[in-house]
Amino acid sequence: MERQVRTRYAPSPTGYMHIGNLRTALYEYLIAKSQNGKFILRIEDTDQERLVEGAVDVIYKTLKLCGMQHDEGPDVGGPYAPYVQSERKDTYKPYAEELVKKGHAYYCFCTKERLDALRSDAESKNQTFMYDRHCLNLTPEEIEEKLKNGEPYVIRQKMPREGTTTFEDAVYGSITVENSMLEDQILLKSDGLPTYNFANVIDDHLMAITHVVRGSEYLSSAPKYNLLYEAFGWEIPTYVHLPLIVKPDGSKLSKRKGDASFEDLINMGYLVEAIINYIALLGWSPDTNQEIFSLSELEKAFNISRISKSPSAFDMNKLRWFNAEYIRAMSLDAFYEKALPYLTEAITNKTIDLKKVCKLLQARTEVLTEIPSKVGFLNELADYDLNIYVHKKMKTTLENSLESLKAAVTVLEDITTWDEATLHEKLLTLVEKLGIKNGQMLWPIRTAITGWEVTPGGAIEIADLLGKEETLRRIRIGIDRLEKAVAAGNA
RNA sequence: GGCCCCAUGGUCAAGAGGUUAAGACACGGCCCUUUCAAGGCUGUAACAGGGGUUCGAAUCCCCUUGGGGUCACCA
Repeated sequence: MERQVRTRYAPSPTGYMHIGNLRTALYEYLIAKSQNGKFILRIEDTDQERLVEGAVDVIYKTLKLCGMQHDEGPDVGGPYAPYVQSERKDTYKPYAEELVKKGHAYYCFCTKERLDALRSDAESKNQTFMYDRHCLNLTPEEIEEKLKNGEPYVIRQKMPREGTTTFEDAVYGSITVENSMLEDQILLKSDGLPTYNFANVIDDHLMAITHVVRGSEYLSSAPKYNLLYEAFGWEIPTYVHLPLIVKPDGSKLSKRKGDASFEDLINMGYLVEAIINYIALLGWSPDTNQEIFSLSELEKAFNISRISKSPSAFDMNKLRWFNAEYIRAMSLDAFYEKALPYLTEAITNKTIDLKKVCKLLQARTEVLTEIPSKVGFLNELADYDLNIYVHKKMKTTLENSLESLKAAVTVLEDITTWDEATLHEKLLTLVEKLGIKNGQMLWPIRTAITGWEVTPGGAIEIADLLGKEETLRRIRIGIDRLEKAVAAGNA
């Protein structure tokens, strides 16, 4: 029987979920779910100096929001608990000591100062620094002595000096490096906690992780991990290294440079589903031309073999398109619910039917945050440039706009049932009677009642929204202003 | 700089020896139309360069160039 697929998302709690991280989580989730496997959350907090308050909550919240529920983790428990590395601190040291006994690791008492000196020395000579294995030459007695004296120490992995190490990656294939390039990396820090490089191997093994998924920035350290598995005699997991997500200019996404985090995107008005859909396609492609995927569709379609190797640029423009697609695909009620917070903030005119506004807005909204800028005219009629009335394509001028508005008023005044259907019928009948083009009537009306050159919705929808009284009031203002302008123009 | 990885339009990408080199975003045009959108149709645009291998190369190999990653008691 095949081993059950188990992937783990192992973030360090920095309080910031950047897009690359989120995509890694997504792919781990998809790899597991596409094969009926388990998705595990493990918190890698072995760096005590970088702990951030509340950061773990950000991780829980994001996974939940995205619908990527983990099967095991600190909050939900599981057979391999605990799932927080700082709570597992005692499990690592014995493994490190086992490696020392087997001759794959050794104690190192070098001070930070000595290391720094070595490093800057190498730097000044323009050489690459690599630990000089100073402590490898210590005799067992010396080591015993130092340990007894309580001297601080770390445990280093002893790399082979000759030969090469090869490992297989599910997306990058076979990769070989010279062992002489491998540094004797630290496995156990002087504070007794493991480094990521060590903890990660131990935990992945203990937690029976079958697919180790991570960004390609770990590609060059993978041989070291491989050596560790071999030293322990453990089964090597399937490595799945993911291509980086970069900025349009090709550089790496970073918090420091203010690149948008998942949370930022949400605040910018992007929908969770659209973000997930978009990043799923950054580095992976389905074997069909389908572009719109729900999470559960992704779970079915995802396949490791279709992950690409080259880095992909995060394109806001395309995300925007996905977002617009998701917005348009929503039911009116669903859109209303999403839009409501933006609407209530932007529309102070309480007589406006927000549901109707949504109907106009839905196809015209790409991101939620742009809603307020589209509806201001509903609150009040601002002063506007009369030249808006003059529209070549609509064949309107100040004069015929004035005519149309005057004619419209007489018709509108008589309407008792103020709704779109009635407005449509009466106004178009009037157009026919006057023998003019639709635009010559409707453009001036829309202009008069909005004062804007561009609005969501046309004359009829907006008149309906504003109500009879306000519509007539605004039209009369238009008539008044146009009369003065025309008179002045003729004088 | 050493080592590793990558290379198809501006961007995401399909392609795994023989294709008119898909599709999507963006951009342009046309249609629809009471503005703007949405929708429909349509156009511009790519195999980084050079050598091989082969009857035949975007696909395989090598070199060059370009880009990226990594070289911590960080993950």
